[in-house]
Amino acid sequence: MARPTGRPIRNELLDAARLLIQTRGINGFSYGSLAASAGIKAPSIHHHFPHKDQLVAEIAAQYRDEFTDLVRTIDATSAVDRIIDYSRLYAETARVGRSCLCGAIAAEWSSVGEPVRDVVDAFFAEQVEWLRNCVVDGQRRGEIRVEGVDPATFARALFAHLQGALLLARSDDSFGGVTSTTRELVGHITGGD
Amino acid sequence: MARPTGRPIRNELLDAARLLIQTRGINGFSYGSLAASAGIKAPSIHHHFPHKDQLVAEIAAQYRDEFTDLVRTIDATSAVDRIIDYSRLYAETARVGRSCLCGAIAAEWSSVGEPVRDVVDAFFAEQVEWLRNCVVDGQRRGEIRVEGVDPATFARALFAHLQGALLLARSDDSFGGVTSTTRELVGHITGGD
DNA sequence: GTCTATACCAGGATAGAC
DNA sequence: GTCTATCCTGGTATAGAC
Repeated sequence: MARPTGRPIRNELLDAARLLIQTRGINGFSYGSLAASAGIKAPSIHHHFPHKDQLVAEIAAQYRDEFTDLVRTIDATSAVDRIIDYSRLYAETARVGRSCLCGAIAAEWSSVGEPVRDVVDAFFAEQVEWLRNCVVDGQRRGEIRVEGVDPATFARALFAHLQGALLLARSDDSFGGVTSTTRELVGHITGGD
Repeated sequence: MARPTGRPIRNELLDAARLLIQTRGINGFSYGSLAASAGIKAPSIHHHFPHKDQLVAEIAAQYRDEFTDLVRTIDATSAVDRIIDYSRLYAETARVGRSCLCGAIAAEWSSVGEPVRDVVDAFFAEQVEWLRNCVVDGQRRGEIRVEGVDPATFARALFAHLQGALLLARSDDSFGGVTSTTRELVGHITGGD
């Protein structure tokens, strides 16, 4: 593949490697395959990223930052709408045939080192916490029932559901309906007590 | 590792390989690692399973059969109780530090051949269908609301949630609470219309 | 910053002795 | 049915020329 000019090759490599991990998994991508996508020879990659695990750690950190920025753009007033908008981020990921980068890493947990694991752990915790805050806010606003709804547990269930949906979308295209299943789950906790 | 006598080495290999896949992933296990767990040399495995993909296909088929048998033992009268009991199968899997075999394969979809994919596809479809039947039955029995609950969508959401929970359990032990999140989701669709 | 050449190891697979 | 020896391939990594 030809290499577009004007853009640091380092960023090019980070993006190409991320795509490979999100489509083939941690062990399914190699310096060889990355070299092929980036239009460079495999040993040249070592000049930018001496060790594979450093490359993966940097990709994970960048993914976490960029996803956080994406989530920050969600500005609906309604808490329920914010949750639906959040699910759209996953629907879009599934639509373009990618998995969640951190989900992919979690699936091959034993293949990564501590630095990578720490980033993924933090990412998961942040996402669940963001969802929990949505639920709490929805309860405060009267959109979501207070009785019978535990914000922390429901947030974990929602997040697990999104991760699972992305996992299943790999084998079943029809699972792209992440937003519809999210609506199904959230629809049942709305309304007054 | 020493090899217990009296049991066909073939079954021994199938079990050891399944454990390896469920803990290290498809690409994380090799004939070498399997040989080490089974107390045999790597080339000897080829006598029982000439090609790795055949071995994986057989493991997947066996897993599907055994899981189906397990699900068949769920005999609670209440549909909600059956769903909770079903979630316990996943909770137990997480507890012993394993992932769902088919979930692990889905995560490394590009690393397996068509025969394996067909088995995993069938497994997922069967499980979602089983859950859907539970929801429909619950509605018929008056346990689960009819209005606003789409059995197919809710079943897919439930199943995705279970798969996601198992995925997340790999990085976060506290995610073992698969049953509590299942209760949280199912609790909101119960009661009359 | 990228290349060629190369070292080294691991994985899957086969041949043939025992 | 299991072993040793061996082949081939691919993956990570380094050295050193350009």
